Amino acid sequence: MSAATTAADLRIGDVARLAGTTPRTIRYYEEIGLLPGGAGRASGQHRLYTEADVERLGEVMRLKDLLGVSLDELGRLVEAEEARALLRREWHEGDPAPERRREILAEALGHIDEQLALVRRRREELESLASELEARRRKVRRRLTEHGG
Amino acid sequence: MSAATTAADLRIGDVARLAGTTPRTIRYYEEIGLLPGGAGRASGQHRLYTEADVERLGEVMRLKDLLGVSLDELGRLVEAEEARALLRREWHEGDPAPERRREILAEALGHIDEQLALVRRRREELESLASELEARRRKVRRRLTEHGG
DNA sequence: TGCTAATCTGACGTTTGCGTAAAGATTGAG
DNA sequence: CTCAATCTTTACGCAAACGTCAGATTAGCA
Repeated sequence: MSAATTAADLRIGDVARLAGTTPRTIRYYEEIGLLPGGAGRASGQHRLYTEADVERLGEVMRLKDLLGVSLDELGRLVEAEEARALLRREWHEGDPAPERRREILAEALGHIDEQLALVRRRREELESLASELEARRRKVRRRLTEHGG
Repeated sequence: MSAATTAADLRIGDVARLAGTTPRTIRYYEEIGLLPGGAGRASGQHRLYTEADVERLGEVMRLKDLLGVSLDELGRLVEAEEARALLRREWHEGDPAPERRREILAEALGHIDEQLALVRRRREELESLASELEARRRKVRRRLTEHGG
């Protein structure tokens, strides 16, 4: 195991650049509990991240942008990620009881469904807005070609 | 002309209720130039609106919500409405020159295209997000039924 | 070991988008 | 004309989401 894709070899500046944001934002998200604060870390130590953290941050930013929710609401929405991370950890350190697995998976499923509902509603609203705009566009174009020719 | 759909018979409270917002918001939008400030009106006089104003406010709020843009950007985006209102006014008070009509219509078309581009991009981003979430949902469900089943 | 760049914590500053309160004016009904 | 409801302007308040600055600390490297 040398080419580690899960190695903790990124620092906050790297993560910020990769995700297209700033260190301050990452610390802020950690502060409000939106991102996990690198469990074992003495005060003053540098924060260390993995590429999985970069992806997670990306997802968070994507959801924030596309759904337009507050960071507070977003916190509850992305608990699905927590569940997945939790699952992987427990899986890694000895096998979890089957009931436990079911529990975690079911929770993740619930959160995913919540996200899906929001995403689908937004998509539909955007679709109807798009068709209304297209109709208006046609009307204007007709008036342009008919009259102004 | 009695059943007027274009009569200026609404006050700020009515507009707010109809559009699902507050008087304060309407005044604020007017203050920052996002909504036109009822042209001829002495300081202290009550603001008067038409149903067209209600619809315009609705559009503004819709775009703000669905596109997630700042009120500043939104201001530039909805100049199309200005153009349409301008056109109707000039049309109403004597006929505008054909060149003038073309000019106004062309401007409106440009703004509509701008809005459409933004709306379509967002819709596509939401579509891909939706399919990613659906894929993840299927994966989780499979693991639930296979193992814990 | 010493240097330099990056990071840490803490705290205050900024912008956006309104909410809210005060004091007086306007409207429309009766 | 009176009165209640609504509106007017002015101004301060506030939460969210970071930006920014300072001073100390840490990490990596020669």
